[in-house]
Amino acid sequence: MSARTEMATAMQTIGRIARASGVAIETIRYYEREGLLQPPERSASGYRLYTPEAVERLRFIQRAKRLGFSLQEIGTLLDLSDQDAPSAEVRALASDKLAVIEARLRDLQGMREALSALVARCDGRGDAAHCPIIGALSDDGGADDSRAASRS
Amino acid sequence: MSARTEMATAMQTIGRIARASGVAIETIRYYEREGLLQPPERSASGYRLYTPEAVERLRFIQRAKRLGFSLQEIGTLLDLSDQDAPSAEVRALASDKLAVIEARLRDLQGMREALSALVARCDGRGDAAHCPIIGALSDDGGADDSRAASRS
DNA sequence: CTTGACCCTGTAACTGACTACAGGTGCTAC
DNA sequence: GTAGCACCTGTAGTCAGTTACAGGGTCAAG
Repeated sequence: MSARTEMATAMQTIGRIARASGVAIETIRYYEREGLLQPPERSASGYRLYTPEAVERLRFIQRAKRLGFSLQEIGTLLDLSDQDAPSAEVRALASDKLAVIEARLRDLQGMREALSALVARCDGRGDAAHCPIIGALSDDGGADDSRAASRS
Repeated sequence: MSARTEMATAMQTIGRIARASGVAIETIRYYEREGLLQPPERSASGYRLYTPEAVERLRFIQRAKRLGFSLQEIGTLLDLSDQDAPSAEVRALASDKLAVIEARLRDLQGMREALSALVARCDGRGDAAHCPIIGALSDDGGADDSRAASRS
C-alpha cells in the first residue's frame, strides 16, 4: 500500500483513534458496547480497525455531549443522521433538550439567588447560632420554635 | 399514652417522622448511616424513637439540598451548626457553593445559546443530511456548509 | 528470543443519593 | 389468636458514564 490506493483508507487501531479524538480507549469500547459506534472491522488477530470516519463520529459524540445530550440521545441523533431521517426529528430532539436546559437554568438561577441572598446577609462574624444562613436552613421564616405545631 | 406525662416530648417512630418531613423511611435510615442524623434512642424492642427536632433536621437537609448542597456538605453544615462554629465557616461553604453554581450556570448558558442557535437554524424541513444541527455536530468546520469539503 | 508497548475479553469498581429486597420481629385490632 | 401492618438489619441494585483491573494474546524492535 504505497500512496493512496483506492482501497482501505488507512485503518487505525483503537489507540490511534483514541489519541486522534481525545477519547480514552476504554470509553471507545464502552461506546461500542452501548451501540454508539458500530463494531469496526477486525484484523486477523482480533484488533479493532477503524476508518477515519470513526474519529469524526467520536467528535460528533463529544460535541453533542458538550451541548448536554445524554449518550442515549446521542445514539438517537446518530441513528437519525445515519438513516437520513427527517430533520424535523432532529430538531424536535434538540428543542426538547433546549427546554430541559432552560428548566435547569431556571432552577440554578433560583438557587443562586437564594444562596447569594443568604451569603449577603451573613457578615461572617459571630457564630453559627446567629448565622442567617444556618437560620434560614433551620427554620422556614421567623416561626418561633414552639411545639404547638406537632401533629402527624 | 396516658395524656402527656412530664417526660419525653412525644417520641415518634420513623414512619411518623417520615410522613411529617416528607422524607422516605429508607432515606432517613440512609442519612443516619451517613452521619447526617445522629442515631436516635431506641424502644425496648429496638424501634427508633425520634424527638420532634429530627423533623427539623430533616427539613434542614431538604432545604440545603434545594440550595444545591451535597449530603456531605450538608453534614458539614450540620456539624458547624451543632458545634456552634464561627459563622465565617458557614459563609465560606455557602459562597464556595455559590461559585460552583455560578460556574454551572455559565456552562448551561453556553449550552443554551449554542443549542438555541442551532434550533433556530433548522427549519425542520428536509432530511438529516441537510440539517444544520447534524451539520454542526458532524463537523466544526463550516457554519456555512458547502458540500465540497466533508467527503470524510 | 525477549522486552515492552499495544490490544483483547469480561467483569468489577467508582460517584451520589437513594431504593428495594429478603428474612425476621413487634405491635395493634378484630 | 391471628391477620396485617410497621419496624428491624444487612445487602444489593439503580442511574450514567466512565475507569480499572485481571489475565491473557500480538506485534515491532533490538
